[in-house]
Amino acid sequence: MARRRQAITIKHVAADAGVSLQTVSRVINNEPNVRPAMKERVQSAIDRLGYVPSRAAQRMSGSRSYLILALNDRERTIAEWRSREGSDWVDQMLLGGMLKAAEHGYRMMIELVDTHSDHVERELSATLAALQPDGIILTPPHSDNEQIVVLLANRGIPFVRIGSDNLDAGIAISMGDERSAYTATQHLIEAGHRRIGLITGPDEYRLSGWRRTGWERALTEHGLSGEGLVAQGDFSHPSGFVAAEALLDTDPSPTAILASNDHMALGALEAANARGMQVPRDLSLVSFDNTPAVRYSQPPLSSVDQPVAETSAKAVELLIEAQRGSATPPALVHVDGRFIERQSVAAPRS
Amino acid sequence: MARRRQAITIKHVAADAGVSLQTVSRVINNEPNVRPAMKERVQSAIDRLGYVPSRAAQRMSGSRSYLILALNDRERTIAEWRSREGSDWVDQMLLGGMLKAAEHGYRMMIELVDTHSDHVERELSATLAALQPDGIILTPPHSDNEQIVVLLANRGIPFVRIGSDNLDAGIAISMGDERSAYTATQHLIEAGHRRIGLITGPDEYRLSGWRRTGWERALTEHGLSGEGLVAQGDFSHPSGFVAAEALLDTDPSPTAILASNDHMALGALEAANARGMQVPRDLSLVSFDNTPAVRYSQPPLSSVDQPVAETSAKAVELLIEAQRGSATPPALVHVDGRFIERQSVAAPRS
DNA sequence: ACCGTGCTTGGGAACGTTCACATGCGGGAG
DNA sequence: CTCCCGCATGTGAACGTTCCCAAGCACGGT
Repeated sequence: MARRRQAITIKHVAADAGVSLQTVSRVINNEPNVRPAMKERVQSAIDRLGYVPSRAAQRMSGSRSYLILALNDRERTIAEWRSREGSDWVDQMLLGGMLKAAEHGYRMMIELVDTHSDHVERELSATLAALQPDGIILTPPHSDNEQIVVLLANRGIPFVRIGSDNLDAGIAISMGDERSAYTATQHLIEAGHRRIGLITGPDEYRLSGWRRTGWERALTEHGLSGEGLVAQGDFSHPSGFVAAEALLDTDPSPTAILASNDHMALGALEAANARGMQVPRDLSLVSFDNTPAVRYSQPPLSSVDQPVAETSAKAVELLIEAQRGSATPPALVHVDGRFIERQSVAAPRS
Repeated sequence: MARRRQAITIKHVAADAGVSLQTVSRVINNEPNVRPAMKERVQSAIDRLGYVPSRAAQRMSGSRSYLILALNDRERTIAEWRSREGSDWVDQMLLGGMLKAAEHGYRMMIELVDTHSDHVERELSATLAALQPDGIILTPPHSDNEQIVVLLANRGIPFVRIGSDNLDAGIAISMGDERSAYTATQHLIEAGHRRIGLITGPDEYRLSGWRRTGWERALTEHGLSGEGLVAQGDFSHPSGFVAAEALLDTDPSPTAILASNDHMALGALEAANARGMQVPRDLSLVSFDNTPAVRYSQPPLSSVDQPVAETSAKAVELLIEAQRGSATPPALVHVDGRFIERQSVAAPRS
């Protein structure tokens, strides 16, 4: 049954077109200095035979691998998957990245990496050696992991740091977290809130810091204080529940809460409901990510939509561009979140 | 800056350990007939140098690629991503598959394929030629696409058909759709419903048929009829809205609806709310997939949880096993959904 | 003592592609 | 008319690994 027929190689094409291997190679790679007539002859042979170059062989002989690797945090990704809360971030990364990569004949693959582990370097080195990707996309919290960044820089592998503003090496794409948090907080202030709590994420995520800074700036500019109104979670639903309880136990308690992501906001919503409070009547709630679930919660939550798919597509594009030129100068690209207003904000009860 | 240092190859290891390339290769691949002392010597050289074999080179020399490809329907996957409704199915596939693959040194990658297109064959052939995966996972509706199946069988590439019961070729994993639909429908009947509508999926998905059959069987066994109570959607939220409107416009209208997936169920929920009906008071609702969003909808929906991650892990495992033996005998594996009861079912109003 | 057998190790070719270099050809400058 | 240069094409080596086969060795049976 398994007829395992021989694959079509560049040799067959060369023979069919009556030219040398090298010429076929030139046509495949769209190199200059091939006469149009010749190019057409070879191309028609390629089409006729249905030839497609083997990525493995191309990579072997010193060319590209046409592979872009997206490094995601293992622990968090698995936790999100396992919790069945949905991994909108990963979805959108894949969507944007895969489609853009495909446009250029590249492919994108997710790789899970332990940030915490002290052998990140060994783990990543092994992956690089095995797969030899043409480019790497770093997602938080990897984007600012010094070990990873230094390793990639030393190896000369182009990489993009999503959610970073660091210009030391590689290309950084900042997602405007500080500004978005400012906007969201301002929205709450404009609704009349004076005591606005914050459920922040883990410190290792720089975006936690930025979002906090944005929240603080908005408060300060309006002469308000956030002292004692910060609780920390780990981006998970349960941690949001616990953090919200802590905030609601303060006296006087906040009339609004900004959560650093939707999972925690939904946990906070649950905590509020558990003590008989209604959102937004008794508590206003705003968060980040614009996850599918917050459209269906009761009430639907206002949330900051991060253009993850677009960012990921941009990252892939930059990496592919980096293949052409020799050096990849550090650069910073800005992208902005968008506040989506739903029904989780109301004026505080007087 | 980009010091692009030479990678460590098998040659360096061989030199370091003072043995031939072949011996190192044997150790890497854990082949028999290597003396323990020798094996240890080589292994320590490998560890010392941090050597990891290049997948590209391995693949080149006729060995494995250590790559498993999961074929997803392009149109539907993109539609789901774009709609921002979440792609729980893809998430769970990746989770189960990637982790299991990683256990064995394999990697899993998603590839989007157009089922409808008349050049599926060419498209898939190109992918196979470029990537030379060791195994393929077919997801609906590809699982029963004759063109794809025949192509893979001819090429002798092991493949698993998720959501299929076809024994012609490859390994099929059936997810017990008929039985799950039967259970869900029975649940509605036991709650007192007599007129139970069905929002079915596209015909090209065999699971649409199975779910419908299960629904019919439950009705028939209880002396009920589903005539005129079927509306078809395309698995999207809006299509569920439209289908529900059609069902609710019948007279007498159904008091309960079984939707073939959660997205459509949420659309139906919206349609019910739009005409002032409350779920479950005025309409009971049950669906498939147990997506994150249905936990947060008002009310939370009862839904059939499909063990997608486990199935995907199983598929990867079977494919890796298939590498060992020469022939892959067709086989059928069964997996079962689990009905998760929430608050979307009540007795019909009399 | 002789021979075959099975285990362990090594040597060279092969995989499919690109790289570096060589060759042939035509055309413009001197 | 000659020389040199650039374009178009070809040739052989190289990439890193495994496959195929041979060689060496120890062991047991005759």
